[in-house]
Amino acid sequence: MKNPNHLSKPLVPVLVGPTASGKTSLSIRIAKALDGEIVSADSMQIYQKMPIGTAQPTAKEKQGIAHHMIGCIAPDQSFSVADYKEKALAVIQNILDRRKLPIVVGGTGLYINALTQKWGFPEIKTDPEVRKRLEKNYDSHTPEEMHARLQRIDPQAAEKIHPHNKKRVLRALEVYETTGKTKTYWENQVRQIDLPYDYLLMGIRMPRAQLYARIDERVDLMIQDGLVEEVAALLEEGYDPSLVSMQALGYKEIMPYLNGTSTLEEQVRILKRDTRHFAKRQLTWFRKNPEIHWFDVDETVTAETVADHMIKWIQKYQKGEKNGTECH
RNA sequence: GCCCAGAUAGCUCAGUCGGUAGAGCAGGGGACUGAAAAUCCCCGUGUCGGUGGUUCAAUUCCGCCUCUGGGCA
Repeated sequence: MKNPNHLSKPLVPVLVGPTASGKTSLSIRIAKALDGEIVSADSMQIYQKMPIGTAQPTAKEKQGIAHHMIGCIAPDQSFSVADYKEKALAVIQNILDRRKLPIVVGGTGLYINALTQKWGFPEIKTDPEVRKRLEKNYDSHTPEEMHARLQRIDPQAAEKIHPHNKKRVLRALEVYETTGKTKTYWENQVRQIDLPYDYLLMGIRMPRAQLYARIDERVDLMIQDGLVEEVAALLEEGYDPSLVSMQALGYKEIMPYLNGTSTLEEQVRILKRDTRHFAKRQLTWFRKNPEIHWFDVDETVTAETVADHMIKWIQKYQKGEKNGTECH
């Protein structure tokens, strides 16, 4: 055997797919069948007070299945992939210790990677002072000048980052300013952290037109369910529109309506469009991951059928594991 | 029925003083390690409504036809 330890690791199913592809209901079916608990991998469902816009599963939808990493951070609290990995790893371990099956479900590609790659996140505290200073600095220079500066410091990172990508350029500079080492250095440094589990990546795939129709439908439902009121309540509570949580789909789009600078109809149109664009970006992200096993869904296939396929697939690997079959 | 204005990319429209055309939006592809539902990059051939005529050459000028707006009856 290439890797004897590998055989003793528990198997964690990971379900991915674009927004509105039906991950939630599928995951709950799977959890019920396999005595599982859900670990969300979603950068926006993590926030509190935003259940409608981020499409958090309702108590009724959950059907008694335990869900984690949902609604646990205040909208004005800072949160990052590093925080996510740390917390999610602890949650997964806890579920395993209780002899239950953790099922990771989500659409945030970066978070999925954090849980399936050997990425480590060294102690690099985000210094708000440094970030503020760099941001000021950025605005008084051209993007090209700032990129040239990064080029001098960390040529490898500069090569990967487009000069106009302000966030990326600033982050790379920030890493150097706060630690004295480059971003590239850190990434090479912490690549070898082993995961305490094996994972099985499953993706939901459906015809683009169908996905887009589902997105439109879902946005209309969110409005019906009170998205506008949810956004208004957050603003009334004093949450600043510039907060990361407020950049979520549904919030930044509804605000112009609440300000009176646009109509609801127009903002709903924009929200649908932005959500389609987002789904496309998610697809790009997942498509390049060769480890994902895709399950095709269309109008003729029921959720029950797909869930059954996935459950069988997981069981096959659980058995296979005992026989030493290779999986991730 | 008459008059006027349109008819060009999926949509809204620009344009060619006659040499077969381009923006926005929509859409598509891609990047991604501490803000990731964010941020950023790339991609525009379509009987220029139909048909006759003028011309070396018509989507562009002229005639007729069809359709769509608006006006007058």
